[in-house]
Amino acid sequence: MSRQLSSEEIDEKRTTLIDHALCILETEGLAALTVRRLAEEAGVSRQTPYLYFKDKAELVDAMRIAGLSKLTAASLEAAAGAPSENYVEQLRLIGEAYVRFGLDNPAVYKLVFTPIRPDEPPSPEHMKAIEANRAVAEIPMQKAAADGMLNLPPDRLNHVFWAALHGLITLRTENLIDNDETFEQIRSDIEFTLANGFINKARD
Amino acid sequence: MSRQLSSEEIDEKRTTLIDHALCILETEGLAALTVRRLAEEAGVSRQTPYLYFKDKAELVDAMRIAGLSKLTAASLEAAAGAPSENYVEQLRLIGEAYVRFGLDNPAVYKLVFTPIRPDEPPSPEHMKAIEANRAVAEIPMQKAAADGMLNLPPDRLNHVFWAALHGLITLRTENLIDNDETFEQIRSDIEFTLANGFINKARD
DNA sequence: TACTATAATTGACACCGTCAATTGACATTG
DNA sequence: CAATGTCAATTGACGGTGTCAATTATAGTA
Repeated sequence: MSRQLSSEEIDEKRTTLIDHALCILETEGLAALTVRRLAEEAGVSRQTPYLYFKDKAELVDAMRIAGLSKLTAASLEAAAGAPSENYVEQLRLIGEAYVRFGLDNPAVYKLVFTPIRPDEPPSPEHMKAIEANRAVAEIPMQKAAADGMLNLPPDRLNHVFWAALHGLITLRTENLIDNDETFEQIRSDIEFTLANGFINKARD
Repeated sequence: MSRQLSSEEIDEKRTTLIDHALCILETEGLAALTVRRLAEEAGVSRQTPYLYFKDKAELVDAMRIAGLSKLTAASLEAAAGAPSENYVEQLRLIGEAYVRFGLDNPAVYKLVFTPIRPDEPPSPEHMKAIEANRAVAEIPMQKAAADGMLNLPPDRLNHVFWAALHGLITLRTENLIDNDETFEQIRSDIEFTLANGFINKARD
């Protein structure tokens, strides 16, 4: 290990570090995610992570993108559970997978949707990863729109869908919605709202 | 100042510290909110805040409760802008004030709805302050329900309302919704959803 | 005026992110 | 094969953080 590392090797070391970091984050919380702790977990020395990430901020941003790609993969897999003609069921499955991911990985979910500073925009890669995630639901939405089933343009409905589910997950994982029962109630109420308010033919 | 301070004096010093802390938080961000920085801002010495809060965590929790009471006050004031018979307009005004507060005080808004650790529940006072805030909208909701205007129990509709607006504000202040135009669109779409999906007579 | 209770400050420590200097292991070259 | 050079990796050092413990300052009382 003295000559220059190949970019594959670098990528591999980066993803190893990212995975360890995500693990620490989810099991011990954000406060425990320190560069020194990560180094220890990965069995390297204090400063080694700085060879692969210029900052802690850059590390965390890479974690966001990795987390998002996991979320997107989960949604895609869920969508594959229904034929593409049945876009209503696909949407339901996507929403279900989205919520499940948020509840199962609360710390990662939170990180993924919390850029560094509120006033400055997220990194371009981060934004791109978010749009890729939203695109998963947009495809069946567009099919629904093409069939004349929506009262709104598909991207707008998708945004409403997203905002409602995001708010729901956030409030639940922060324990601001007290118990699982009311959570499930709100969840089904949101589904009901979208179906009744927007998807015309679903009312028949 | 040598004999024991009265509880009024203690309260006053506490609120002074809290106000300075909220100011630092909103103008310079969470990272700048350090105990030493707060002490400097308040013109006292390093350790003085610890005379009035056992922890930084306790200080921050007090900030949450103070922030929530400002939010609740803003919503109440907004609701007073319409007669109590006109609960539909009251709800609109409350939602508007809620969103405005979130956009105008993003850091405080975020803090207020972000308890310490996701797995453990928020402090009882914090939870009580949140319920007090939600109660503002529940009163007109209950009137609407009493008039048979709702398709759902008022508290359930209120939770959906809350989740949707919370998600919207969160995504916007994190700059995950790109511009003000799409933000306003989603906002009005949410209003539209609730009106069309749940409030029967609003469709006439 | 001397004493005492307590508000307020200062000293010290472990931990943090990170810059800079050092060490160590390999590939090349004479 | 030994010397050299290049980079990966480690260790040293610094300022900043939260916070415990010891100290100082101040005001009411005897």
